[in-house]
Parts: sequence; structure tokens; C-alpha cells
Amino acid sequence: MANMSSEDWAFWDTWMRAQRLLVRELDRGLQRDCGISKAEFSVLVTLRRPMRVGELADALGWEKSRVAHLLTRMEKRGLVARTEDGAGGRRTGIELTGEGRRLAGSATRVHGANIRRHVLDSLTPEQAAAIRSWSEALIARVEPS
Amino acid sequence: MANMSSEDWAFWDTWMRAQRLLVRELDRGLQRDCGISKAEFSVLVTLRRPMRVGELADALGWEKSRVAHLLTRMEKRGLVARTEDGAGGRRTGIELTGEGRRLAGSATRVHGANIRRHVLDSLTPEQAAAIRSWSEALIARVEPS
DNA sequence: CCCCAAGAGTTGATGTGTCAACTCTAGCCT
DNA sequence: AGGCTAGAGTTGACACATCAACTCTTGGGG
Repeated sequence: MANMSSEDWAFWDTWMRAQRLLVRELDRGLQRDCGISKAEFSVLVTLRRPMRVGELADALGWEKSRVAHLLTRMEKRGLVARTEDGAGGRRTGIELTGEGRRLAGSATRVHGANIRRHVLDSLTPEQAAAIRSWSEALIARVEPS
Repeated sequence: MANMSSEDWAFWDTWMRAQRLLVRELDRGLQRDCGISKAEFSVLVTLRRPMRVGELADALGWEKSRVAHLLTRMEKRGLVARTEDGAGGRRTGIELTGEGRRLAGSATRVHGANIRRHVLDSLTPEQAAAIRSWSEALIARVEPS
């Protein structure tokens, strides 16, 4: 296996740099316009109906503890509510509040517009196709599920 | 400005998913084989000669406070050393220790091999070209310096 | 029936990044 | 000289992710 050439490193650095800038821009937009983080946005759009915490964690592909911590913070801010899950009285159900539902809608519009502006509008169809095929190949290789 | 279609969202989700998986793989490799994080790796390879903290922060494109916190942790582990900066006796200089220099070398080899294996070897020339041109365009647009 | 093992969720410790507030030094202005 | 301000660096508070340890409930065996 050949070592990395300096062109290889330059390519890699440029790519990762662009990635960081993009993520930073989008995060700031979401924070500035909606007051939420990207993780919170993911929860809001995934939690379209009441579900169990574990179900939400699976849908997001995150660890349970990450979800639990985040839900605690979001519950404190009134975006989600833990509910009695029937059997046994443990509060294992989770659902959006009215406020959460409202935010989910506006955040989707705002974030979508930002993605379109920062990314989609500046991609040629060939670039988009190349990126899509690379992404799918990597996911298939790393996550053979 | 048109809204995001569901194909747009699917494209975006796939891309970000691949990106997260890739970063996670590389981070784990660096942690497992060298015991350092990606941020620490960046410091080790950037700090080839003694410099001021601010100079290091500029070279990395990071905030000063992030660098200060990270240096504190790395100093505690013996990878870098703060030095008297001459004038005034404040310790504003920073340099690698012998241990840090040794780690920088081996980590560069290990990390480079991982990048080649996970990324470069699985990119077609068209994909690489598309990613490079997109990255350069985004950097130029967001960071017009 | 009682105990206990498995599953679901939570919690605490630690590492990390960001923002704002702070300290220290040096240089300038009067 | 005395004081003010700008720049450099640090620190503290908080948000977040991960890991391991913990609690609570349920559903079996004995």
C-alpha cells in the first residue's frame, strides 16, 4: 500500500475543510433562525408521532444515552414531553409538544432553504451524481446491515 | 427559491450519513492505534516548530480558547510544553515534547494509511474531481479571505 | 410463589467545543 | 510619570457525545 503523497494530503485537507465550513454554516443558521441544534432538529423531524425512547434512538441510529440526555434538555425547554407509557407507570413514551410541532415545521423550512442555498444550488448534476454514488458505496461498505 | 423535494432530502441525508460514518471510522482508528483524537493529531502535525499560541490557532483556523483548552489537556499528558516566551515571563510559547514528536510521526503514518484505505482507494477519478471542485468552490464562497 | 436475569431508560463522569468574561502585558497619549 | 487601551492568553459556564454503572420492570424457571 503506497503512502499518502502531498497531493493526497492536500486533497484530503481541502475536502475536510469544506465539510467543516459547511456544517458550521448550517449549524449557525439553525441556531440563529430557530434556536436549536442540528441534533435537536433531527429529533423534531423524526418524532412525528409518539414513540418509545428506544424506537426513536433506533430511527436516528443513535445511542440510547445520547437520546436520553438530549430529551432531558428538550423536555426542560418544552419541546417534547415524556408520557406515562401505560403498563407500570414508567415514563418511557415520548412525544412532541405543540411548541415542538410548531418548531419542527418552521425549522424544516429554514434548514431546507439553507441547504439549498449552500449546497444544492452550487452543485452541477455531475457533481451531485458523483457524490451520491460515493456516499452510497461508503455506506454499503461500512454499514453492511 | 424552490423548496427541498424529497429527493433533495434523501440526497442530503445520504451524503451526511456517509460523511459521519467516514469521520467516525477515521477517529476510531486514530484513537485505537495512537491514543489521540483528530484534533490532537492536527496540533501534532501543525506544531513542527515552536510557536506562539495565537500563531498555532491561526494555522489551524480554530478559536484561541479551543486551542488553549486542548493544549492544557495535551500538556498534562506530556505531548506539548508551554515555554517562557522571553519578554515578561508569561508562558505564551508552545512546542512539542520528544514524546509529542515521536507520536506525530507514527500517527501521520497510521492515519495516512487509514485515509488511503477508507477513502482514496475507493474513489473513482470522476468522484475525486467532483469532490475537489465542490470543496474548492465552497471554501472560496464561505471563506473569501 | 419467589428470585433473578434480561431489557429499557436513566444517570454520572469525562472529554471536547463555544461563548463570554477575565487577567496580564505592553505601548501610547497627555 | 500616570493611566488607558489593545492584544494575547486563560478561565468558567454551559451544550453535547460517549462510556460505564445504575434502577426499574417484566417474564420466566425453580
